[in-house]
Amino acid sequence: MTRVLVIDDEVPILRALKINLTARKYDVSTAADGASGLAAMARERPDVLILDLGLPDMDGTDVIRGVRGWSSTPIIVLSAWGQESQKVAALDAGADDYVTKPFGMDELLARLRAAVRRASPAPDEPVIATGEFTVDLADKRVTRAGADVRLTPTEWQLLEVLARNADRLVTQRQLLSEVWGPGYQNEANYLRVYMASLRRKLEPDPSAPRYLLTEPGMGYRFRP
Amino acid sequence: MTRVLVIDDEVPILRALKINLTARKYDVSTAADGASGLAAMARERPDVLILDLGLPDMDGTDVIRGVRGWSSTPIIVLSAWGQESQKVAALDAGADDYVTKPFGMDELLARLRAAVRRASPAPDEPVIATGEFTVDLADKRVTRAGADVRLTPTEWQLLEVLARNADRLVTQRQLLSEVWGPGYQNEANYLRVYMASLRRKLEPDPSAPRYLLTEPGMGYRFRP
DNA sequence: CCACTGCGTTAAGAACGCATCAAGATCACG
DNA sequence: CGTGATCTTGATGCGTTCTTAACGCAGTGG
Repeated sequence: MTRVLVIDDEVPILRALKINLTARKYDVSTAADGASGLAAMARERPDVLILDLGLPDMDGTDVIRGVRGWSSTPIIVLSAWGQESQKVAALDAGADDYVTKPFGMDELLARLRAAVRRASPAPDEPVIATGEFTVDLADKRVTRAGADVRLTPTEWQLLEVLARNADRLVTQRQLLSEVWGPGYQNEANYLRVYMASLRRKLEPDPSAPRYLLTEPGMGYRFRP
Repeated sequence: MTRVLVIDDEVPILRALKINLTARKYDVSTAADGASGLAAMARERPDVLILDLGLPDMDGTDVIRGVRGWSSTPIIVLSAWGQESQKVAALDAGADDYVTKPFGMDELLARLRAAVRRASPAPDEPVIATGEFTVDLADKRVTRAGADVRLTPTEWQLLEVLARNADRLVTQRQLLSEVWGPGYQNEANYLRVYMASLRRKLEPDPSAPRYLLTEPGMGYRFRP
């Protein structure tokens, strides 16, 4: 399901968007100001961002630049009628499109479809390499000794979270919540089962892991 | 120098665009109706097309479709104020952007820059070849053993998405969303039916696919 | 020295995903 | 308006993956 993040401080617009987009099978989350919007972008990695330029705490173009610094997620800007220069600045800051308020829902939906369609050739994501194997986030592919390693979906999700946080300690709660969902934070068993499976497929000596490390009592760490 | 083709039947607009764009170092050519516009597209292969929807001889969306049939050149549409449904139709037909008349030249220039920038990441439309068949993205044609393979529209769309992401895992969500639309992301059945059909037409041994691979639980991958 | 806790390992049934087939609905075309 | 192609939808069988529970082991603290 396509995930959309809406950053807007006007409650009626937020509600209207949420209702209409949800009805069209989009997965909608919201933020009411620029700061929490940027945080939500990093946390949720939506497929599209809909951004109102008139935010209380930040200039809209700064939000765009904040996002463009690390992500090429399509951005559709909402702006009040007549603010020509603002729109131009937004587009030049890296926005993909804009819609003038008041806008028709059909138009927004069409632009949304167009933005998602254009973005589909996925942006570049890094390849993380260890002495034993490599993890290609974009291709969703793991290679070891020249050959692809077959991972099950759950195995891959787990490895992906660890790889995206390479060298950082990832807590059990975070892993469980990101791979299985927020309701599974006590099922530490799952982690053991799947870490064992990953080690069996990736570590030279699964019983003495060199790359997928356990931090007792805390969580796990991926050391490339 | 960026080449722009303007298709518009209103002389004042045509003149204004020509002057302004030329001053900005664009290489501008013009056409006054849909038919000669399509001819000019094929002949001159501009980098961007600016298209007025209100042409005397053809419906604007038909012009767009005529172009999209063989080219992914960015299209910016000009339309009169208030013609919501027309804009939506234009965007869905494959237009990249639109500007409402009367428009400010600054705005048009910003959208022009944005369109060119988006397109610049090499819209390479190569011919992708495997040991068994070749896929020509530009001609929308698949050849196997020297002969054209007849694909239905849906089959082609599916193959095209996979081919554009060659070697990359494409998730079911992405495939469903790009081929059938954002509302179909749970209809994984469609994928199975059409992948089976593609394999029947393209794979030497459809039950042991070599090029159209299944990644269980995740999606599909096209390996040229 | 012994219970307790957290981690790794294994195994088995349940649940799920995929391929395939077939038939009804719908569309495009003459 | 009829016909053939294409798309949608449901059902079936099979293999894989997930979930769950049990057990062993090491470290820790009583």
